[in-house]
Amino acid sequence: MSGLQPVRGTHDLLPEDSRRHRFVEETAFSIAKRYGYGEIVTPIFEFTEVFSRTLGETSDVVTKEMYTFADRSGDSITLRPEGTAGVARAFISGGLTQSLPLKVMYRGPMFRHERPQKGRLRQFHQVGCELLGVEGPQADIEVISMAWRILQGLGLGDKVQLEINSLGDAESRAAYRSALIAYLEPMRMTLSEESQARLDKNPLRVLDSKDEEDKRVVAQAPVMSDCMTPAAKEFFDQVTSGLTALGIAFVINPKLVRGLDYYCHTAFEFTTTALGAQGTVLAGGRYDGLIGQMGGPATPGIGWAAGVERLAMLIEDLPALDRPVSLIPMGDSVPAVVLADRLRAAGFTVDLGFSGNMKKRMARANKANARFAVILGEDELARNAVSLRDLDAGTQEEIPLAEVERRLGRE
RNA sequence: GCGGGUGUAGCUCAGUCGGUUAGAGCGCCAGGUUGUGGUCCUGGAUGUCGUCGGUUCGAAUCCGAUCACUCGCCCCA
Repeated sequence: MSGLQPVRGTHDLLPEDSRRHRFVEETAFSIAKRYGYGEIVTPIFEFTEVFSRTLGETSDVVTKEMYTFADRSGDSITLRPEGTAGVARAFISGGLTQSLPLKVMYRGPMFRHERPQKGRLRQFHQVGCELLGVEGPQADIEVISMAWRILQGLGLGDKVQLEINSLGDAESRAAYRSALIAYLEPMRMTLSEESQARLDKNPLRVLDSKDEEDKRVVAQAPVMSDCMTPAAKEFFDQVTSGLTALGIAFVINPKLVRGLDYYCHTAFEFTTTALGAQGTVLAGGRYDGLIGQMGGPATPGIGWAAGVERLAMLIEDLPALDRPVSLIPMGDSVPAVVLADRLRAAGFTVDLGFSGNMKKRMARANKANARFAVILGEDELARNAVSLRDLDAGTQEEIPLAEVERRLGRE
């Protein structure tokens, strides 16, 4: 409500932050390109039902986290809380069903009305990928290994851990669900309040409760693998042995689950301990039921999404900025403007301040981390020359004006 | 949405029992050097003490509300 403040949970990305975000996104995209993924850009808002139908009317995201409003024509519009639903909608409505397998990457802002915390904002950014139309476990392996390569490319290889689990196929899932309910129901009263609610709404969620008493109860609970069909087991084995063959370390976490019904088989998360409770940095899974559920032709799919803010916070060393050439005009500024233009056209990064005496401009050059300063003094210009100062070495010499590019390029 | 913590200069923070002119370091600006930075020396400027209200002779300090941030829960990237 109040005046000149950003809306709660939103943030400006100043150039320094923006550079970190850019690095995350560009690293992800350039690596994904090698796997054959192209970018898809879907709208930042959709009709509300795109999300309510895919995420389920009862999920937390839908019931309490969506930014939903009526537009001027009265349609219910929602700012996207995640990326998959929009891609799936585009797949169906855009006639992409003819071009399988489809490999796409996306990036951009997502919106959830939650209590902000470090690494959790109301407007946040994700990069993600979706691979549609591949039934076999090779797809799972490719998508996970691509995520791993991207995290390595970001220099986070030893800061994250891969956890993986199988949710089985529909048959396994149904069997497991009833086994779990059969186990938990008699102990209902010993569970925490939250878990009692989960037991009704989403029994699998009881598994990853953080309540100590719940953990004790859950420790003895049946596990998914007991209920998996041979086919589902085989699928998971192929995924894990593929990862092993690629040398990707992982931990099987039988308590790793997904809330929504269309998820099946592989579920995975890359986590870190460096971000407190917001430890999940990249998460994904297989969703063979989604496209069909949305009204499209039954199409298998798998994908993941990564939180750009969370990744950006983990990165220590950004690639260095180009070191500029600083131009320092003494009297008339026009020769410097002309030389700056010439150098920029030739591809150099040029720093040219708008005011200040020489001392100030030298200090500015130093702060900009310039390697060279080109001093355009009246005396030198009269001779058609400039002074070239090497700011690292502290040496300086006079060179012909026409040779500036050549001298700078040579270093 | 629920529970805890914090809010003082651009940044990191100090500020005693409520007491008169609110401090430090870093950064910033100026000078030492009329055309020479990074080191050094000297000087300078910072501020609705988050906001609104209350208690009091007097509030950065105590109380209430509110906003923001932060930690945890729920959930998730």
